[in-house]
Amino acid sequence: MKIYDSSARAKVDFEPLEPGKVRMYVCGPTVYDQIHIGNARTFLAFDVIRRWLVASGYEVTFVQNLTDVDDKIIRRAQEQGRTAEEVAGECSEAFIEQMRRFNVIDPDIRPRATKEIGPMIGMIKGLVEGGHAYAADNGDVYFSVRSDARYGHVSGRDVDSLLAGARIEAGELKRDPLDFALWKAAKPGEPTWDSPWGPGRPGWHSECAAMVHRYLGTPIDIHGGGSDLAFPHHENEAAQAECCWGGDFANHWMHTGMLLIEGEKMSKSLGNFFTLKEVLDKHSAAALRLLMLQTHYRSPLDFSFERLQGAESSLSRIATAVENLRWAAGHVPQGAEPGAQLAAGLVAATERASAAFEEAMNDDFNTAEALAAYFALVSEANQYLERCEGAADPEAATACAASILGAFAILGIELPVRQSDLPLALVGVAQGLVGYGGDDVDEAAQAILDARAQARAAKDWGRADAIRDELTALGLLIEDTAQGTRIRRA
RNA sequence: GGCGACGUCGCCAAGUGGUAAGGCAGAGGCCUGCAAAGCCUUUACCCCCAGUUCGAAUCUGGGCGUCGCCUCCA
Repeated sequence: MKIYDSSARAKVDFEPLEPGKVRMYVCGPTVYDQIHIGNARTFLAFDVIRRWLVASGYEVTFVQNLTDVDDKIIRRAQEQGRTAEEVAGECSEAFIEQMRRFNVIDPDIRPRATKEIGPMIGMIKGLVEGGHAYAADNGDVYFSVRSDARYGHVSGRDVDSLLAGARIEAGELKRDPLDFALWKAAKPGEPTWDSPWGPGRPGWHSECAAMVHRYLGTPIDIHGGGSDLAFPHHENEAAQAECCWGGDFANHWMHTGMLLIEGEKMSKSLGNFFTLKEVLDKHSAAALRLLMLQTHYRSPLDFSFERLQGAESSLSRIATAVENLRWAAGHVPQGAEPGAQLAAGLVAATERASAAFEEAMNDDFNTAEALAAYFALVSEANQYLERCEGAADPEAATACAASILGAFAILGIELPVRQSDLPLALVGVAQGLVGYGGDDVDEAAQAILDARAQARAAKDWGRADAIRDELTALGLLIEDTAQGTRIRRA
């Protein structure tokens, strides 16, 4: 398996530090609002990466934090006249709910920054004692970037070139413009915790470093996040961890491309965002996942509702193919002899798709190419159903359908395969339509189909269509296929 | 200004040396009583220029354009 290590700026062979086990950490959201679909894109990418690692036989420990203390939360709370704790708690629950709706698997451990203050203080203390950090007169504690010879290796920057953009904000007491806050002295109205430097709260970069160390131990195999976190967040996390505990912080860094709206980065500060909730209120999680996974995770992804609609169409096509395969497998006409050569072709196509899928996923999680392999299989399956003239090989068709479902399941995409069971209301319709007297749904369906078949045989198209219209009103379709007529959910 | 990425069919997008996957949309046709589902056909000199090479979308140089990071951001 190859992965792209954004710190090494190259695809590398992935070997876990401990054979068979993968420890990964992905920076979670700052909980001050609903997350937007840009955030969701990153979490989706790592969800799929995790699923593939698991499918490949690795034992994965996945940790994702919740940043529940931060300037933005405090500001939002003040705006709404509530406590920061209330805002963070509510947004945390909303985040978890939306991620589950998006079919993202819960992390194994989801630490909250506010519950990890002790370990953070411990780490900062270690840095101060080691000469990598210093307390200012106002109670702030800063990390001394110049004390870290490796600073810059995560994001590929050179310390001197960073100077141009660095500055000291009013009220900060840094010795060097490059330094960053590990601990922020308390200001009025803010949540605070006691520390050796007085009351205050941790800086963002310190939270993740401490949580990674506590729950996974350093170095970890994979540290992930959006590409906008590479600098300064990840750089600063790594600097602290490496100066505090020595060695590497993360063996590999992985960064996702940004989600764009009309060519521009979606972000709350630009105001051009859609929340995950509002998108999932209108579209399926499967469609949004498909849309996103049709672009490689490292590339920028241009989002639009037109594309999302297109993804819905794609899903429907694939789901229909699965339904058709299953239907054909279960409805081979009496005495029909499935063509062995055609069936062998379908089996071979299924194996080809499966192998291509695996190869693409192993090449830095190339979901776009992996999906293409299965779109190709759908096309071959449809051709098979066309050519087998009603006599499908049940085994080959079933295996093909299972392979398609399985591949999409690995990507966390639940295909909208319509249920084959028919609604009870069919009995009532049969009573009204053909005077059916029993109470069995399948019998009722058969009675309706028989009546329609009679009407069609008599070329009474009006009656045949009236019967179909009755079922359409129930959300059912009558379709005439090579294997016969069927009723299914629309 | 510094660093990085990208520019492939109407839209999206894979493909990093051997004459261009796939999805969506459009057009025509087939099947069908009509539908539905599906099948077939159909549109790419891979931003421009120059170079390396037997051969480049893929490598090198230049140009034009777009985006990201450098400040909170997934």
